[in-house]
Amino acid sequence: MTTRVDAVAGLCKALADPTRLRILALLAGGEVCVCDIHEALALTQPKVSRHLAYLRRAGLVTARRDGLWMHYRLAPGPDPVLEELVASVAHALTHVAGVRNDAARLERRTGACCPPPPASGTRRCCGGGR
Amino acid sequence: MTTRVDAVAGLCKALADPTRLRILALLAGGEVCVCDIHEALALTQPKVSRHLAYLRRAGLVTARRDGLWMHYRLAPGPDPVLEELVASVAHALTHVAGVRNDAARLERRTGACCPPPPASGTRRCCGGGR
DNA sequence: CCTTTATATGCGAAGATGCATATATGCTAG
DNA sequence: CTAGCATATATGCATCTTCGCATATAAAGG
Repeated sequence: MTTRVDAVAGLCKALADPTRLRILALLAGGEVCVCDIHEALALTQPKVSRHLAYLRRAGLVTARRDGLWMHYRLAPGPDPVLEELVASVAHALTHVAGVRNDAARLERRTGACCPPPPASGTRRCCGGGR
Repeated sequence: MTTRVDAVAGLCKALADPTRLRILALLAGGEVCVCDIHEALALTQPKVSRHLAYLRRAGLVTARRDGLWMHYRLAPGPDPVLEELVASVAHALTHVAGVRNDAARLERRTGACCPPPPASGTRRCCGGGR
């Protein structure tokens, strides 16, 4: 209940960038390493790294080092309200064509280890919707 | 399905400001005129006007002129995905103490014409939560 | 120790945006 | 017609963000 308006605004700010949203959508499927993000999104490595650093500072993701690779995953929300919000955004992104392509490219690389099957089209997710 | 990542990012950007979030939360209760927003949020009028203009440009709200007063309300989403997202944010804001105070001040001014009764505290909204 | 691969960061420039002023427009009243 | 108020818009300043390039750190292996 100590959620503050500024916190919500700050979260939105962190989400207010296409690159970060695409990264977030990828991470919603589970832990992913930087190189895979870099490849799946077809972005330069420094760009990806930079946005990951931003998300880390914002407390949205956490990093885990595994030898050469750095794996990122969504951080457990410090605040249920904010966590719920992130989940909503992540869900909304599953409806975005570009993001699905990203996910598909990731699966092709990692061998579809983490994300659930696509189930072409007929996702009955957001209830009645509209 | 033509939702684009940029559109989502743009929406987040529009929401990435405490003032706009507070306005949004107020408008979630129904149509409100500028002067009431200005009073309820205890903000200078130009500031409110500017942010309303921002929200209008972003397509989040629509304006209706009624003599002297300008009434703003949430715009029907051009995109169900984005609309759902806005609803999620608006809902999250109901958990924020400061926003509740804003709403209370608005009710005191308008005589609680639009928003539903407060039902002190025990809103069973987001399921289990936490 | 040196090389390779992966990741992170400094730096400078360009662009966008927020805020707070000040100015213009439209309406109402006397 | 003029005065006064409320709303909306334009300007200036400061800040922030992003991006590309190059470079620095970290780890693994020969």
